[in-house]
Formats: sequence, structure tokens, C-alpha cells
Amino acid sequence: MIRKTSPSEENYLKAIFHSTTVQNPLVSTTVLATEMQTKPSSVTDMIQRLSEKSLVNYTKYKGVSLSAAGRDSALKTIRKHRLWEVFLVDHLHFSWDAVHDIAEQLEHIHSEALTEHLDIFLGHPKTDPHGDPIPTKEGAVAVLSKTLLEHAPLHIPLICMGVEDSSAAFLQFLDKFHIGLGVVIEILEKEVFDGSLLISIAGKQQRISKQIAQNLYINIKETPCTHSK
Amino acid sequence: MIRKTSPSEENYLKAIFHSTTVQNPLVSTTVLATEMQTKPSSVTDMIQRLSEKSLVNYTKYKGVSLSAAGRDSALKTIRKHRLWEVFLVDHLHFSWDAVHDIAEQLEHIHSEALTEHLDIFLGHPKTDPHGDPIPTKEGAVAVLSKTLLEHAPLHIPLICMGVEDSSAAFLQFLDKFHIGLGVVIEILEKEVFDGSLLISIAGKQQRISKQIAQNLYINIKETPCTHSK
DNA sequence: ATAAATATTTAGGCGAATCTAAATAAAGAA
DNA sequence: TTCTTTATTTAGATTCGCCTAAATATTTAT
Repeated sequence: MIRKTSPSEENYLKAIFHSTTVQNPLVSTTVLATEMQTKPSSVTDMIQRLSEKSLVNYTKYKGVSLSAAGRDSALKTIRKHRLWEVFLVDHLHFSWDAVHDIAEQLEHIHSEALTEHLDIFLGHPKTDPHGDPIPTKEGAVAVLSKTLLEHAPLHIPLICMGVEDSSAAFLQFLDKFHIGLGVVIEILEKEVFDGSLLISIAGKQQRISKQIAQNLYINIKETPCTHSK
Repeated sequence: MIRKTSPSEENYLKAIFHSTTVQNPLVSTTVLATEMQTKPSSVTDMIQRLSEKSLVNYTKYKGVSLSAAGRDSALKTIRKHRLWEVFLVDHLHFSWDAVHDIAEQLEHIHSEALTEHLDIFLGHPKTDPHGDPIPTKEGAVAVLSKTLLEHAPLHIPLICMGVEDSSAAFLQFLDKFHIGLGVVIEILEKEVFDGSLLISIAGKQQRISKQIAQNLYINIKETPCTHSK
């Protein structure tokens, strides 16, 4: 009998997906253990089970990567996670820093019909409230052109497209500066000394640190964005 | 360290709630085992754990009932279940016979904020798509005046208020007769021989079996259902 | 009242997912 | 290269939720 993936397995697959996408094509036990807030031995245990189910490619002492089936499963989970985040922000009016923990639970609901009805209800959104692309039903992920604010040109209207760090702390920090997805900003000045930027948002001038500029993605203004909150 | 209730525990508490509300104030292991599609020994096992957590009152060989805390937990779960059902039917356009299994999963999401935001989004519904009352945040359940169609008077407009049996089979069967919540019907004739009824729905006459009449709740039309306690 | 039937609990085991502690492999330094 | 440090795996234990089989309590029938 074909057993459905458990929430725990799905979380591991997601973590492997993220680690192998952002960085190395092979992720180590320790890195995964840190990511999952657990012990390396637990990771080894789970990875061996996932390997037996052919969801990952695993070589002892070398590292792990996703198989086609594992990648598929991870993308399904990520699709659900991001769709739910859109629902939570756009319809239940949660702030973008509050949705992650709830979506972490909702992403494990097993019902293809639910996911697709939700997608229709939301109007087939392309990105979640943090600007991350929503994988399609078929498992395709759009590669968004991501430019860090740090590397953006001066004196040109820029549109905020996403965040690198989507921790609640950072998102709440952005809220203080009235920076959100779709917000138009313009760099007026770059400070060589500390990398800080003088920017204008909605006519007002503000100085933001290098750290913010390193965690915020922008595009040259052209297309409007949803999720304006 | 206060542990959150697990999905399994929540399902047991729900089952105990239903059994002790509908029938005896004390429910037996066997009845519960049937309800939960499991073995009596597993039920004993779980009940003992719930008893240690003071969620149920348990006397060996006698039966089990909910403690105040257990009842509270059960009502929270039922509230979530029914709110999600409203969402699934009213907003995601699922049919009323398709929502139960999905709501069974959604009801275990732990987030008070989510439940309350959902309640607001839905406009504080009083009943779910099957006519069952939605417990309040505080744990109050409205007692709806429930009259079976079987016992309803003739030649008076009746409004369909709920179902006794909410299995997919029965609900789909009702759909065939175009019977749904809020639909107005009138009994034209009662057949003594087999208990079947000749009714009119939206001007059309139909004959329905005794079994349907025994599983459908109605109210006299002019009296709108008051959800006050 | 006693025996038979039935309901319930106990005992012992299993798989999933976790942990700690010990063993072993790989990598880095002298 | 050989030793030491670090990373990784294995071994053994734990909890949860379930199972089967056996023991025991309760109920029913004779």
C-alpha cells in the first residue's frame, strides 16, 4: 500500500529543497539538523527512511539531495504553504509577519481538491505575500528576477518585490519603515562609509541600513504588484 | 510544560462529546471503539491517558465522560470544524457532502487567531452547511429547535434546517431531490402504509421515503430560527 | 445462584519519530 | 603521514498511538 507522506517527512523534504536550491546541490546532516531544529542523528534516521521510499538520493557521509519524486512532494508542500499565506494576508487580513507559523500547519492538509479550489478562489496568485513564487500544480517554479536593493541603480523608481529574510523580526522592521511588497521606492544617495541608503518612500525621505538593503529585492518599476498591505 | 492536545486526542474528545450529548451521559469503550473505527483496547489506552490529563472522567468498567476542560477542548475543535465547513461551501464552492473529510483535517490546526479571523471573514455564521450550530469562542452551543420532517404538520410551509445523518450518501441523495438548507417545502400528504410523504418543493410535487423524513430537520417557516440559548 | 456470554482491561509488541551516548569515518593540522 | 578534531552514523531508550491475545470483570440466561 502507498503511504502518504507524514508532516515530518514533508518538512524534511522542504528543508532539503531549500538547502539544495539556495546552496550546494548536496546538503549535510548537520546543516539539515540546524535547519530542522533537531539532532544530526534524528536527521540521519529520517533520511534513511526517505531514501528507502526513494524520495531522496543519499550517500552515507556525503550528503543528501531530492529525487524527482521528493522534489515533486516538496513543491506540492511549498505550493500549499504559499497559497495559504496569500489567503491569510489577502482575505483574513493577517500581517505578513504573522502568517508563517499558521501556513506551516496548513501546508500539511492532504486534499488536492482543496488546494485547487483555494487557488481558484485566490485568483491564481503568482507570488506569496513575501514575494516568493508559488509553484504551479504541475511543479513548475517561476524564477523571479531578483535584484537586491543593495545593487539597485540610483534615481530610478524601484518596486519592492520580495525579501531574502522573511523572519517576523525583519518583516516587522520593514513595516516600521512602511516598506511592503509593491511599495515604490527610490534611492537618493548611497553612503560609502557604512553602506546605508537614503531613500524616498511615498514622498518621504528615510535612511535605511545596509542590512535592510541586503535583504530586500526590488525591480525597476513597470508592473504593479498585488498584496499591497 | 503544558502539552497541546494531539489530533488523535482531539478526535477522541469529539467522539466522547457526541456520544454523551446525544445519548447516555456515560459512554462505553465499545461504543467509542465503533465510533472511532478502532479496537476497545486502544480506546482504553487513550482514555487512561486523557484521564491522567484530567480531560475526561473515567471509571473502570463503567464508562467515560468529559471533564470541563475536555468539553472545552471538544467544543473548540467542533467550532473549528464547522467554521471551516462554512468556508469550504460558501467560498470554495464545495458541495455539502464533500466538506467533512477536509474539515476533519483543518479542525486540528492550532491557532486561536486563525479561528477568530476566519469567523470574522465568514461573518460569524451561526450554523454549518448541514444546519449544525457553531459553538461560540466561549464554548456556548445553541440548542436549535429540531423537528423531524416525519413529525411536521401538513399543509404548512416548512423550512429545511438541518440533517440528522450527514453522510455523503444521504446528502447526495437529498441533492437529487433538490433539498438543501433553507429550502421551503410543504407536506401535502402522509402515506400511512409506508410512512412516505408527498411534498412540494418550489412548486413541484415529489414523493419521499420515510427514511428521508426521519433524517431531515425542519422549522415552521414564519418562525425564524433563533440561535439564542 | 451459577454458568455462559459479553464487555473491558491488562500485557506485550510494533512502527514512527524523537533523544542521548557511543562508535566510526572524514577532514584538518603538526 | 599520523594524530586530533569534527562530522556522521549506529545503538539503545522513550513516547505515542495502535495492534493481538490473554486475563478479568460484568451481565445475562438457565
